[in-house]
Amino acid sequence: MRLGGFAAAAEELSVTPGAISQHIRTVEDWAGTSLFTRRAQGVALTEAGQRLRPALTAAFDGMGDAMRCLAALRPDPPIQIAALPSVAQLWLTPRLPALRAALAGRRLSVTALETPPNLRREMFDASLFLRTPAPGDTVLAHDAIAPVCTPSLSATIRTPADLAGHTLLHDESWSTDWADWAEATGTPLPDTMAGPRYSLYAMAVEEAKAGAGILIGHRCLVDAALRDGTLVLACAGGAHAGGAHAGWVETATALVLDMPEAPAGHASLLTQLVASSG
Amino acid sequence: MRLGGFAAAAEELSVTPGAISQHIRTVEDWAGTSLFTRRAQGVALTEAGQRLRPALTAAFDGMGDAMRCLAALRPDPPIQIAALPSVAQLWLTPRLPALRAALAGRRLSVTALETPPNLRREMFDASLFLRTPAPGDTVLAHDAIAPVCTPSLSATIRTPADLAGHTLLHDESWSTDWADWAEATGTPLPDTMAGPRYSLYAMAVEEAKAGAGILIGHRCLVDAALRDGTLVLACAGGAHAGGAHAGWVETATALVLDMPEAPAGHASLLTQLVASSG
DNA sequence: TTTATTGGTTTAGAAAAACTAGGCCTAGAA
DNA sequence: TTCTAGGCCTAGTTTTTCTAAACCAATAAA
Repeated sequence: MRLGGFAAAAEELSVTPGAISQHIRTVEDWAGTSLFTRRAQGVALTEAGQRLRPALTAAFDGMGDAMRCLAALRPDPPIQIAALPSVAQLWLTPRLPALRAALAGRRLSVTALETPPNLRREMFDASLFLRTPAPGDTVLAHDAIAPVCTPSLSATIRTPADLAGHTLLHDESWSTDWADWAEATGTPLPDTMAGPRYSLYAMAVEEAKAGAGILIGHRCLVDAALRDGTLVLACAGGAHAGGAHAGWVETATALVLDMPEAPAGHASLLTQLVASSG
Repeated sequence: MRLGGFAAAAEELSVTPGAISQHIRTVEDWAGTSLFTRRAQGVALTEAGQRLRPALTAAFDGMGDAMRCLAALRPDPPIQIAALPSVAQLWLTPRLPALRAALAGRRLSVTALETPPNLRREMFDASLFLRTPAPGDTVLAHDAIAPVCTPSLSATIRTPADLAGHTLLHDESWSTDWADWAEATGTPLPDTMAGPRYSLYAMAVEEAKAGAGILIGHRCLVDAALRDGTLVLACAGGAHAGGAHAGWVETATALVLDMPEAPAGHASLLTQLVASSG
């Protein structure tokens, strides 16, 4: 009901669509009504399904709360953080010592996840993801993109157009970044899709540091590398020079911190994360 | 947690105590805390268990509500009534035609249960049980007991003391009835435990109608038999004569109607039951 | 004291439930 | 047309759950 399809539900629960199908059928048989109308490319809720949804959501959320409550009972419960793999490695890792110190010996566990977990259902105390923020969300950093590379490679680039001759590094999940940046800055980039692709952004960053090419940098993720000088803006002195942030193109996404509202929320964690994000 | 012991929980769920024990152990292992302290004659909640209880109760109640909501979605949902076997047979049966008529074709299902179900968890629309009423309960009839038998047998009884010479019929679950009545009326009854015992009160009533002996009658259950004359008060003309209700001894229990508060409650059913109980 | 009785635990094995594989079907997209 | 996404179905396997039966401790009864 929540995910809008059996395939998506199967994915979330790590089972096959067939398993979901069988369960739904069992429930429908028990109820004596169909809850979903099967259409060729997906399912839709029947009227009965729509009526059932609130009660079912409440019940499952209640179970999630109870489980969280139960998990909180263990002696010295670890603080569990879910984060996008790239965020975990590039943003969180450098801030971990400070966070760990502030948490006074509490065990910390970081889980890398491709998609944000449902905090009402999964046992996380916080999640850190790059997404378009909604009103009320805790935004730790707004996202912006710009080409970055080693200082020596940067020296060979005078104007943004010079980028065209270099190897462009890509991340699989942000495949439109180069095109987005090129369009926003009006840079003529003939083949924005050429160059090696990496499924882990942190790997692409390592390659850029090794001088393998120009990476489209996400500000909050290459932050540390820029500060220690291993990476610099590729066209810092070019057409877009002017300020410290020349060349950065703001995106609609941001690094957002989510925390469950229910039992055992570690409100202090939020404070510490925000503090250490400066 | 609710029932105060694994054996009771096993009974309610129709499984063996071992199954309960294993589940609790699994949960405790997952949580890393013990929820119950095992004592020789039962279990007690640990502090952790007491803290968990509200969340868990809310979660299971929520699931119950969702299931009730789901059951209510079926086309023409049957009205399900739970009742003590004796109440079902002796009180409800004679009122069923009237009730059925009032319910305008809705299917009706009656389930006999030894113990009242948890209406928040089980799929019943109403339950009818003999128990001590709590404030706010819907009492359909107050209970009272008195010896009853066939008219011909009654003719041989002048004083309550005459009962001593007759066969006394007993119900297994109300084994103290005779002693209670004897004590309340000051009747000398040497051996209140002698005589045949029946596990179904309705069976004892049939035996009494057949003239097999004197039964301790519960007013709301032998009502129908008294009205059609197949049974009469055993010592109507004796020491306790005086009014229509001579010989009846009030008990602490009453016929109580319970209905779930949650979704799909058939408020009309209550009205009909109360109306037909007159 | 000895002997039930109550209530929980443990184990291996049996029973039941859930899941997967893989073929099938339909409707919309390329 | 052919391809793809999303569900359905069936048989068979895997996983989970439950039972049976022996065991143990503490209280109650003889």
